[in-house]
Amino acid sequence: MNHWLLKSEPDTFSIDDLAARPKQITAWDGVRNYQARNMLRDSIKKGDTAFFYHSSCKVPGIAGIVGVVKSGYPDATAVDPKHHHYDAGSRPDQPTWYVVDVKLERKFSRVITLDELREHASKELADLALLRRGNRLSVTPVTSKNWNFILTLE
DNA sequence: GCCAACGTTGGC
DNA sequence: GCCAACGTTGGC
Repeated sequence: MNHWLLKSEPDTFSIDDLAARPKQITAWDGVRNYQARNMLRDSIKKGDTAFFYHSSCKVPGIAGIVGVVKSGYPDATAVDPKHHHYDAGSRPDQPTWYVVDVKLERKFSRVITLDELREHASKELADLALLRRGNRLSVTPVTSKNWNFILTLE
């Protein structure tokens, strides 16, 4: 079982939005970056867990944990012309973009802020992709060591 | 709103 | 295949 970190802008889709979904499940759609796509398609598997990260907001940080309940499958929003994530270059028979389904596992009692994570950037969290300079990937892997350490920060 | 960092596009 | 221009991300 592997661990991941998924970014979302809470103004668009927050952990509370996920909590309000039927069965607290959503397709993690709209990812339009090939590196991130590869992880959604090939690496992230049912049973994996991921941090739900709030980005581009007042207090960026990890808001909780989701579980992957369905492995990668084609992103329907990519081939829906009415959808704002529509990609004219993606064909239904040869999907370019993928999603996984995630289910809310737990909302943290408080957000573990980016600032806090940074305090450990040179030690415990030295290999956390999120903290690497210039990282903009919306889907990144998290080692078990990092995962467990971050859980102790809550 | 600024801007650094990075990905993508497209002309050559 | 190079690389400049452009668009996006995301913290501040």
